[in-house]
Amino acid sequence: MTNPTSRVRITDVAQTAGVSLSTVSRVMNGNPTVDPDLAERVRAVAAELGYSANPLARSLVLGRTQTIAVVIPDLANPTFQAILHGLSRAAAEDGYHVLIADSAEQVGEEIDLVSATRRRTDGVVLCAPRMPAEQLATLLASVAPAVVVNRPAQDAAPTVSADYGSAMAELVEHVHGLGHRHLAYLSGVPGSASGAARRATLDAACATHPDLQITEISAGVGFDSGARVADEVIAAGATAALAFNDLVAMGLLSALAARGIRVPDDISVTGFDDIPFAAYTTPPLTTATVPSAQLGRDAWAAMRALLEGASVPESTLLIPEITVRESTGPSPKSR
Amino acid sequence: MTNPTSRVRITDVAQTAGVSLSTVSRVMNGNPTVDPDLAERVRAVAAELGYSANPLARSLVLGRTQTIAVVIPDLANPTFQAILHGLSRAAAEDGYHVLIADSAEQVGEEIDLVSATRRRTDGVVLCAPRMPAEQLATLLASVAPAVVVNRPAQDAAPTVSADYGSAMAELVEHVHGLGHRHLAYLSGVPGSASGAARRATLDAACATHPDLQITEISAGVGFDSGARVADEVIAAGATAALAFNDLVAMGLLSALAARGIRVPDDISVTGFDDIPFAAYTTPPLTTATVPSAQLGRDAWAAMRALLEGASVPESTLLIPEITVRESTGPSPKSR
DNA sequence: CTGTTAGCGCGTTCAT
DNA sequence: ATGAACGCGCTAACAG
Repeated sequence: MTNPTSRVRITDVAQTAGVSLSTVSRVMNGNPTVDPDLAERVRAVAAELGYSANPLARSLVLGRTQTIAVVIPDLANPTFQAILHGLSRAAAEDGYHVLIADSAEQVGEEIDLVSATRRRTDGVVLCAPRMPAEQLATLLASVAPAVVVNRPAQDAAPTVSADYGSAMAELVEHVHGLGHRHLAYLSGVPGSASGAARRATLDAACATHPDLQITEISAGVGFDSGARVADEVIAAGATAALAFNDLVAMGLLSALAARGIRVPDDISVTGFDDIPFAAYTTPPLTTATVPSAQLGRDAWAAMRALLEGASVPESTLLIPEITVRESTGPSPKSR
Repeated sequence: MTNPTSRVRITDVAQTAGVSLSTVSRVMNGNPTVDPDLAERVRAVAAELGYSANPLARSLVLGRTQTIAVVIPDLANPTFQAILHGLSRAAAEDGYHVLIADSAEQVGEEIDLVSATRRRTDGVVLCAPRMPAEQLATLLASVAPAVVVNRPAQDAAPTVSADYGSAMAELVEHVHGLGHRHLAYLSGVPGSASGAARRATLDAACATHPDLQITEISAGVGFDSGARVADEVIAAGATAALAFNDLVAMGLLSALAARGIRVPDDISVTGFDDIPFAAYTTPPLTTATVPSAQLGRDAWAAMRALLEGASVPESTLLIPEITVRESTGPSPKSR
């Protein structure tokens, strides 16, 4: 019946109401320069016919779609899921729709993807941790308005980030305070912005604590990579392992358990992000609590300001706190 | 420079190429009735100017947007995340975009949400486990083409589902085979389609196995609900608990551990869905492996058939297999 | 084979 | 306060 393909148009309303289509348009858009009685009649007809303006035609003439694009590298990653979740709900509350684009970690095709989605939307929120900085800068200029999540954008766009460096520093202080002097750092994928922040923090920590030794082990960002490097971690002789994120930590935890190595008695393990499952590992994971959903909401707030506001919003930086659970304990060597 | 708001239009290309705009249109759309040399010249100009057709204008005239809407109840739920993930990538491979709408479990507003998103897209994939069946039927008629996930739709739309009933039956057989005779079923939210399937299976199992007793405990769909009913599960005296999904099982596992109750020695626990974390709980969770990403891919395949194909696609039913891990073991009473 | 014309459905001047 | 006419950018039917 009310098939969306054969929907009632503004002219139908105009005809059955006996007015011109511009009057209907005015009424539907709340233009006050319409006789109240007439307006009421038009509204009645519109309601009866179940009319509402075609968003596509509206978008074309108004130049805005009430939709934004969100580009993320991997929809299977809990952190990006949380960002998307927070963003999506916040945007919906303001009457905006969300077009989602999963770049599938294809850094090379990210630019085209962003440009393509941008053309069907009013702006784009970009999570592209591994895109080279120069490419990012030129891309941002061409797709403005844009908001960048979790990486610097040197004024090319407002930024919404969590401070991965400071949280990493707290994690290091935490295990250092527990007597650990030899740490293993399970790095993520090369080239990521938050990875660089962690790395810088680690270097700074070594400078601050001359007694600290850090062995970097190249891992990845998923369960498997954490499990895969377990033997390397053991061989390194570190008493604490700092994983790139919670997934890597969980993989490591699992592999250590399989080898009969006790956590935290034999080795301490930390994660990063505090995904919902981090509290349910064995032992529960000590990690940095990154407020990802809030990051999403903030990203929307910035985008909204760009879209509807006059001024460019401030970039925001959320400071994650660390959540100490049971995967970290005193160093076995200090006892 | 190449700002998306001041983009090059088809008329620009036509002018600088010295041809009419319809020729440009033909070339861009691969219409073969154009002189090859002319076509080449137009392509060159288009490339030089960085032209590509405005998708909005195209959508308006063609009546299709190359975009579909996906409506899900909760973007924070791993199962829906997996469906969205599979669907999104599959659609992208076919050049389609995905508009995502999180209904935030607001069953009442689902209808308007679906209708609204449908108008900006070519079709909608609907995950609405709790919408009343009559509402669903009329809604589907009004928003066709539509594909429904994980619930029957009585020919109002093609359906893509996992067989929650058969998987639940296997789970019951599994624990029954382990000697369990008194089970606790932690039901999810009332009114869900897959919940009804589980419930029906349980009734059937009781008929098949007269020695089987099942206590239904009203829980929910998240961690907290599993933890919340732990005492109820214990008080019921069941030797095995079948949780509505993995999240509920994980919450239960956690609460049982806190009470010093051993799994599976004192009580066996099963989940449902086999989310990525189910393999990392303590003990690893016995569960029904629902291929959610595949469900998403199938949903796209059905939608694509609806959009581009001539015939209405068959509804599909995936049969989940159960994955036995370590959260289930022999009944303590049978030893 | 190419150009001219007419819409797609709507918002918005510009007259009245 | 209202209606007629124009244009958003593009595709398609119609001439030539």
